[in-house]
Amino acid sequence: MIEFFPLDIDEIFEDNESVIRLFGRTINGERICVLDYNYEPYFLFEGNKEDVEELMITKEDITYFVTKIEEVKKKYLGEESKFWKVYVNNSVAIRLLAKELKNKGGVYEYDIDFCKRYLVDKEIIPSRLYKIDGEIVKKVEYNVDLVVEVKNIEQNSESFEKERILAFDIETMDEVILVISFYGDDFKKIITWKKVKGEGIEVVDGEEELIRRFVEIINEYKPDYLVSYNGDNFDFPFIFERARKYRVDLELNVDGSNIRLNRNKTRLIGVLHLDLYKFIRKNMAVNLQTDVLDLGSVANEILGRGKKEIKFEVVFENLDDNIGKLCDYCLNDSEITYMLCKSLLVNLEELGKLTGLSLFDVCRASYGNLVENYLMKRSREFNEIILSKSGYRMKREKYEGAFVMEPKPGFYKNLVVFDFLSLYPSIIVTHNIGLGSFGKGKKVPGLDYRFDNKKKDFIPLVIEDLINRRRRIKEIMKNEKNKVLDARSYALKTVANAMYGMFGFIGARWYYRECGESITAYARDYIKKVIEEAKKEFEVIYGDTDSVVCILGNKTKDDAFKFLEKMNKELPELMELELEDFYKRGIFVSRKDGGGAKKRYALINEKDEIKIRGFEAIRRNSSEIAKEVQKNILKIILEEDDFEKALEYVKKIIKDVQEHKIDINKTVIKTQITRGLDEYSSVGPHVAVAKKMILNGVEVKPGMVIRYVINKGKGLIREKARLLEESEDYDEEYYINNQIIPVVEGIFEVFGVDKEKLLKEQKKLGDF
DNA sequence: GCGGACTGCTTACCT
DNA sequence: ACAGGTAAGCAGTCCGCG
Repeated sequence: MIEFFPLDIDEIFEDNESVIRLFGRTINGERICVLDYNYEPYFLFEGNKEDVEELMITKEDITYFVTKIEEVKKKYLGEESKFWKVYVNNSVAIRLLAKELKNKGGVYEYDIDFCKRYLVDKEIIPSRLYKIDGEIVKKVEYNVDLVVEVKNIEQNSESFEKERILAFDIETMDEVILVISFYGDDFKKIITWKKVKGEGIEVVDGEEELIRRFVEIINEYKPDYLVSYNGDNFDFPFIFERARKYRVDLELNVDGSNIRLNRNKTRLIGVLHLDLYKFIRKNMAVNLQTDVLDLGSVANEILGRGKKEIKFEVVFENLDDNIGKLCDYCLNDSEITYMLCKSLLVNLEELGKLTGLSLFDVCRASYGNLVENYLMKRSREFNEIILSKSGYRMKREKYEGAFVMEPKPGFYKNLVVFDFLSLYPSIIVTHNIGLGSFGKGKKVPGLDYRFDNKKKDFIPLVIEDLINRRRRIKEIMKNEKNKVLDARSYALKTVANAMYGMFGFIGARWYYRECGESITAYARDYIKKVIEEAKKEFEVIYGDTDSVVCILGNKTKDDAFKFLEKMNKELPELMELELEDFYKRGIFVSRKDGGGAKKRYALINEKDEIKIRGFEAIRRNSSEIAKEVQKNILKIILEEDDFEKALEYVKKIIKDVQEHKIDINKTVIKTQITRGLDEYSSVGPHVAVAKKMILNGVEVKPGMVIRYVINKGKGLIREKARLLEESEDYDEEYYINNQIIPVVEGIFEVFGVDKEKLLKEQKKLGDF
């Protein structure tokens, strides 16, 4: 008997049969590969047995056929009935044979990745401990300590903790790799082929040798996790390209084979390549302050420490003298990546344990992947059929979303904000919104849909479980903070919150527009009711989706708590309104075209913390100078309640802009390119600049942020837009009239300083 | 051919 | 490729004027 932690899984074919391989580490720290020859591929069929029995296809000399048929009872959307479990000779046969049966009855569970299928059926969660019985076999080509042919696999509960981590980074110039560095547990390494003296720097003969060493070091170190920052799209494709030039084999797979380059992910068999940039971008970014996701900014925010910066132009100009600096820089990047991994690992692990995905997949999983995998995993215990993906062929239908109350513009004092705790998940559970309960039962407010609340449906039950688990964790954490529990709570929240979006996402297995539509209908109903009730006590200023902003007026804080208590008594058990905070002051502004502006306000609480929403001050595509001015006037107004001081401040800044005293860096406007440049039907300034960059031989890809300055000149704005590096001076009129005035006028308007008054001020200053 | 009013595209935000 | 709701800047277009 062996105890081991499976970390990675794949499938190989031996004699045309599917074999599952699990890679991981034993409890004693040995690297292990577990082979399972006994797992049989299958799909489900509802129809005549005769239609299945003789099923067979031959394609390119390979025959695909049925090996066995069993009758099973399964639930389809909560209704139990009989299905044929059709076993086939290998995993490729699943789709091929299922397709043949499509017009003869119902086919199910034919589009599930074979490895995922295995993990679900065997109830294996990567990184947990398992006991196995089996025979040790020899596989010389495998870079592992032992290979076992498994007979029986059984769950234990412990989690993998002694992971071996190795982070790496490369530095390149003119399409050549100069330096590679590694940082691991008590391990540091810098390799370069440039002549350099320095402690711990290994100098090799050339780039080819550098790549060979890269492979050797990883294979010697035997990491469980090989960590990069954007390795999928930069480091690995680069290394791959250079290795091809020298015909160097990248034998990094644990089974001795070469790694294959995939278009957008690099997978090493048996070693988990964790691309932290992917994880940050797809998962963590929404919770970060920074909107730039480069290693430095992210490390700064998450680790509280920045990274070393160097001037590449200077280094590259005189490489021989500066190669030492580049080596240092490279190692520092690996170190930061390693530290980042240490810090994020608990989140990756908790998401992995919850959803059953390997950390390789967790790193790259969208919210949709996470929630869907979680449902696939849970479907087994409910004996529910895993629905198939079909949505991509359907047309997406939009439906009505949240309610947003138009605010009354003004400057207010003594505010209180209430909001619902996990509104959408709690609605799903309370009103049993699922695919199996749809049809008859209680009517959805404002819609002609009904959901039966008698028998709890699969998805509501699963979410209820998520909510309850999270509540218990929060309860425990009231007494003591705990990193693991915190990450678990994050994972539970992330999956629960993504469930609503999944109902409306056409590509999801459990896509069901009516469910999404009903959730938002209930949400509108609830928030409107709270607003109505609140109006009886306070003046309600604003509301968005699940929150309500009120003026306390002549009421006390105690009254606010009493109102909260009263509401929670009336609300269904799982639904809960919370008192988010009290605010000393707050400002709500008008829209440019009249009426109150939704999703744009600023509040200050009693700890003097300012909360700005929607304003240019927090938008990327405004210039720093405009953002700074807006932030500062909001600060003066909210903290000191002194709009005249704010006005004086703006006048001073406008004067500075007029006199070109502003640092040109603060006039940069950053706008993202979101598609191929010829796909734009409207050419804005950022697109015009990007087009010029292409002409200069710079590669522009979707996702890239263009940084430009508006220069003096004639014509359209895009004709005056230039890259920062190509700008000598800014157009003061543009920055005053199009950047500064627009972001402050709405705020001053609240204090009765109208646009004309502001423009007059500006003219006077212009004359000056 | 020109300028103002309006429309639609685009980005980046809010919940 | 989880959802819908929203503000605002700029380009593009339409229309009247003469």
